[in-house]
Amino acid sequence: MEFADLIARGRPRYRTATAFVEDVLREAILSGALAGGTPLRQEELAAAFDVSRMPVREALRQLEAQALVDFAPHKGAVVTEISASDAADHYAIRAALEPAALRLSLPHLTAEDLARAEGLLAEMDTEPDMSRLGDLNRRFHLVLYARAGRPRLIALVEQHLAAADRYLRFHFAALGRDKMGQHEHAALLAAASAGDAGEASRILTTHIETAARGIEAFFAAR
Amino acid sequence: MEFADLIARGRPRYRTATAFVEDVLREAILSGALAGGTPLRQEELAAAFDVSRMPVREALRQLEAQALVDFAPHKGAVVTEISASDAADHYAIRAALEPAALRLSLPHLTAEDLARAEGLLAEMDTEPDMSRLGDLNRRFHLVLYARAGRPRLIALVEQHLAAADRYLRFHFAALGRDKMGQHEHAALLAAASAGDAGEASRILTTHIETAARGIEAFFAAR
DNA sequence: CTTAATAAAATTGGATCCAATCGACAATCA
DNA sequence: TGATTGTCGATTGGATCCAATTTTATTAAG
Repeated sequence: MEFADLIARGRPRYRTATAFVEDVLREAILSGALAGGTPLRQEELAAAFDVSRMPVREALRQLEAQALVDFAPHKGAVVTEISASDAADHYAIRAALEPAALRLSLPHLTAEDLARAEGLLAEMDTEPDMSRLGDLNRRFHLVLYARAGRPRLIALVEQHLAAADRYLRFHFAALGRDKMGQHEHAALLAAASAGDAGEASRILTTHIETAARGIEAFFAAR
Repeated sequence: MEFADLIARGRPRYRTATAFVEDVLREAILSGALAGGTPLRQEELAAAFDVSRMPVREALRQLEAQALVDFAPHKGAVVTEISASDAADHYAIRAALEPAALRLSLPHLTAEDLARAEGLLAEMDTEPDMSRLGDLNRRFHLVLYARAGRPRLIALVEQHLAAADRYLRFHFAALGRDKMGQHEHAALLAAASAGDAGEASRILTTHIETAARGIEAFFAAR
């Protein structure tokens, strides 16, 4: 368990132990530190987090509802497996939700929003660490959607953007670092700045479908 | 608490008490038996379900992840409020997800699927009970999406269809019983039977947006 | 009479303990 | 030899108990 060091450090920031355990576990799963199929023994986790089994159980329940772990009665929790079809599932959801969020948000984007998005794009060009790159990518997308004024929709998008991060490494391997959609990101930002919702939405759809196809190709190859 | 009678009856069907509590609470919230804003005291629920507080807590955690209750540390759980903006949020998600699911599913629909959908439509014409009507409506929609081959997408659609049921009574009040989209349902089914994905998707989008506007109008009026 | 401080009650968060269930391995029988 | 059954260990599900926090009631001061 190599995330043991993360544990002691972040501890006092949280109000409740359950929230602490939940956040660390989610991050570990989404980043790939906990691979798909890993069984999550309650007692083991409780010892690692230095809490009792109860906050672990509640955290696992919430992660189950977020489709990050599979629960079987009296069998326990297992990190959900990643697969080509699971990736296709997540990307189909993204392809449906994100253009909708963008269309709602775009008319209300401010100059500061666009500047922030541009800044994030620039950071992405020089960021070597993949996990941080995934974070920057998420934030870039979310900045563009944030003005949609639909908190549930945004929360869903955020959740599936994070889930897509589990496949980022495959995306990398399939398409290579520089091909990772920076052109599309720039074009998307340009269309958004011009206020062209139709064009922006088209680019975004293509962007997501391209990523999905890259991951599919990777799985097909191996 | 008028769902106390539901409790003892369904008890032995469930493998775990947590699943039992979770399902009954979700049904109660979605059907409106538990109104928005209702505080959910753990001990009270535990007594009503005749279990300890722990399965109640785990169930509430999962309902929180499903956005059916709001949790505040040391304050407890409250049934999430319904509102015009919340309805708009849910319907924006539906409008994004369901046409996508339909397009994926439509080419794989079988004659039996379409017959089942038609049967559900016929049942809806004569069903007086609103809660059953909501159930029939959900099943009609889901039959059309079920062949999409994207379990996560379908699960999301199912969740938000159920959430929309919380607003069904408003939809009723605003548009009246017969105007509740049976024309659109029939047209949707016809387009699906003809294999016309574009037309079916257009009708579905209109259908959802019409419902959303009806609910919005209801909230605006009162 | 209002407001601030404080003490008591109610409620949730967390820990420990016990019971129920599942998996593996061994023993028995066909 | 193979299948079935039974027992034991491991692990989770559930109950009870204690601690921490919030809220409410009370009291005192302005």
